[in-house]
Amino acid sequence: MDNPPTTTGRVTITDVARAAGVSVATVSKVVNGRYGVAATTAERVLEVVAHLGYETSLVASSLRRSRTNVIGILLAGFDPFATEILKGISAEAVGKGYELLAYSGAISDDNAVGWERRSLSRLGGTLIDGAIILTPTVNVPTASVPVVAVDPHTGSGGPSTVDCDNIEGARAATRHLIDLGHRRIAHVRGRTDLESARLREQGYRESLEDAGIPYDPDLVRDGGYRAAWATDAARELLSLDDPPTAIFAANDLSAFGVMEVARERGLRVPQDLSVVGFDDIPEAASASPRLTTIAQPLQEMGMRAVTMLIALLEGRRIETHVQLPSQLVIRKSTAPPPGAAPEA
Amino acid sequence: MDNPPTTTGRVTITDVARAAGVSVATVSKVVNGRYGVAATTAERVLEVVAHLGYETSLVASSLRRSRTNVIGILLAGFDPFATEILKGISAEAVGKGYELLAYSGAISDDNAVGWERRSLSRLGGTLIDGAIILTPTVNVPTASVPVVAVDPHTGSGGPSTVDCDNIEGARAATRHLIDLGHRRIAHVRGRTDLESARLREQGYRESLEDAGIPYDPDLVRDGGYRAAWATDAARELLSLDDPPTAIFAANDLSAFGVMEVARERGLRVPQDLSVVGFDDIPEAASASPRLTTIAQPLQEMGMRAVTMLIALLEGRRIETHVQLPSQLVIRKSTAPPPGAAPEA
DNA sequence: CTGAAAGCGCTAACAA
DNA sequence: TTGTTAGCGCTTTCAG
Repeated sequence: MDNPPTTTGRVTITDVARAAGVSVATVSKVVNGRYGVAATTAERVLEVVAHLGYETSLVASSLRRSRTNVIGILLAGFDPFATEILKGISAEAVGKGYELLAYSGAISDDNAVGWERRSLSRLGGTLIDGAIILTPTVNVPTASVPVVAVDPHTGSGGPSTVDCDNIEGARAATRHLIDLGHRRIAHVRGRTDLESARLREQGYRESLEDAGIPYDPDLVRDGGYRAAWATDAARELLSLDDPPTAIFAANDLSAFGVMEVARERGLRVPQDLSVVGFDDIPEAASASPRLTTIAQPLQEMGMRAVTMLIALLEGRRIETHVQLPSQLVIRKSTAPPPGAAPEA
Repeated sequence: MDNPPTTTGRVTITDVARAAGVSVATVSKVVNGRYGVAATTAERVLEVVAHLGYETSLVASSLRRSRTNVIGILLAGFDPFATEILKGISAEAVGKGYELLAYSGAISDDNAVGWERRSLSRLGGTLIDGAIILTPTVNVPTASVPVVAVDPHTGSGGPSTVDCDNIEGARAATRHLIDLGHRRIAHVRGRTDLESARLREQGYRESLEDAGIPYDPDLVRDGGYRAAWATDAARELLSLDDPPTAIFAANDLSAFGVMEVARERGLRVPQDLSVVGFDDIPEAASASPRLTTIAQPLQEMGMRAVTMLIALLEGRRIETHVQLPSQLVIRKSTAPPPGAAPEA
């Protein structure tokens, strides 16, 4: 609590300058490899730097400089979806000379929407040279730094974007269920403020229509992309007079919630209830039963985002929208409906 | 490329002050909720803030302030191990009023060791209030901010630490193979500059000794905790005149490398070769065959680290070392050695 | 070749 | 209640 008599611990450029008997300007030049410093002086400064363990403060230098070589990744939280993309980003960024800074602001209920704008303002312009924003909920305004959005709110007008084919993915998921013989197919919707959720519901409805199955609004509930909310949705669905024999959840986390409810009701998956997810996060393959889902190439999406952002930072023109294919991965959570003839 | 005629995009406190017709000091007070501002003035400022979309720059304010409410997480890269811990950190930090900033410096070969010191210097003191360092390779020196180390280089002397019982985990892994009937058990070592790798090797040797199996140095190779390096190790091991019937890899990634080599040699896992990993990252459960491994409670380790760091930040005393138990998870990559009598 | 000085955006004393 | 001033650590002209 008291003011420490000595220094506070962090060694600053001033400390180095004093110890080396030069000015801070000289130290700065040496540290940044600028010309115009005598070799002997430089050597002495470097020695002091090494001895004191000095590192230039990212904060202070970024305030003064225009470039920091730091790529910001803005996200709402480190969930399996985001971390999977992070893996791709990290793998692609290695060796390219950029540092990575993944930032998650303090999320609370009243800033669940619009967090990306706030984060971008807080970091942008000084700390980071550019940003990759994961799953923005709103249109990111023209920002002060280059931005690439992954799984964005909307596919056009805003910044460059990377996403996967949500509609076709949802169609494939629903079609798989239909091919299995299901007719009462429910959908646990994602976060309705996200474009991806809208598209997945659309794919679900299109696929139903293709098969001539009438759309029943009773079979669609909000799951908010979260396991906890999806359980409520699943409970409602399974309490229906004519309950579904299959549920297409808008993402894997929701699917886990659905399976949990099935378990608590004594329903076997897939014999009594088929479940399909979306995303194919690593946890999907190890769920019990292993989850049939639509795989998004999450890591590749991250890699592409980095490639695009670096191109932007280097002033190159890039394609503004990259869409990667999704793919049905059939595992063990889907089967023909109860009472159906056994598979041929 | 040309200098834009208007402003550069980012709106600063000066812009707000000018637009509201007040001084920057007043804006600062309003934005930070300080007392001593007339209600009407505050209202007007707030209006301008909302209209311009102003957010205080984390960089500038952190340079001046002592607290930022940001927790730094320092890591060498976003690999499955780190991201798993991140999930725990994020889950635990939500609602606690802290922002999270995961930072990975530009890693290259010449700074593979010592990156944590550099990162800490670059962020510490100003940007972040405290740090959680994942898998530091060296002893983190007494830092300018509170630090908690996860899976640290050494368990004592330095900062507060969280890890799991590496020795007992490695013993359990080896014992499992011995119980299956294996006698030629190899070990693909981790990064020898990391404490965990040392401890896992120690557990391996202890378990061998307990069973009266002589230690054969030929059966231990370096895998550096990386799949790519582990393949080399595995190739050497499987080219031995008297090759092992089982391999205990120091982490799951290495185990994947081992399984890849087995595949390319036409060896079936587990019939021809048993493989055990360590960590139980999500990918382990979905590998083919599903990987028997030692589970570390990675997410919980992250949670505990947050709890400890927040306690530290609030000036509370804490236990300096938390060790969580590891646990053997038997899946499909281990079986009795070829030619052994079938299981009873 | 070196250092003094200005200033990045912001906060915190202190004056007015 | 408000504004003026100093300064966080650093980089960058610009004189010396």
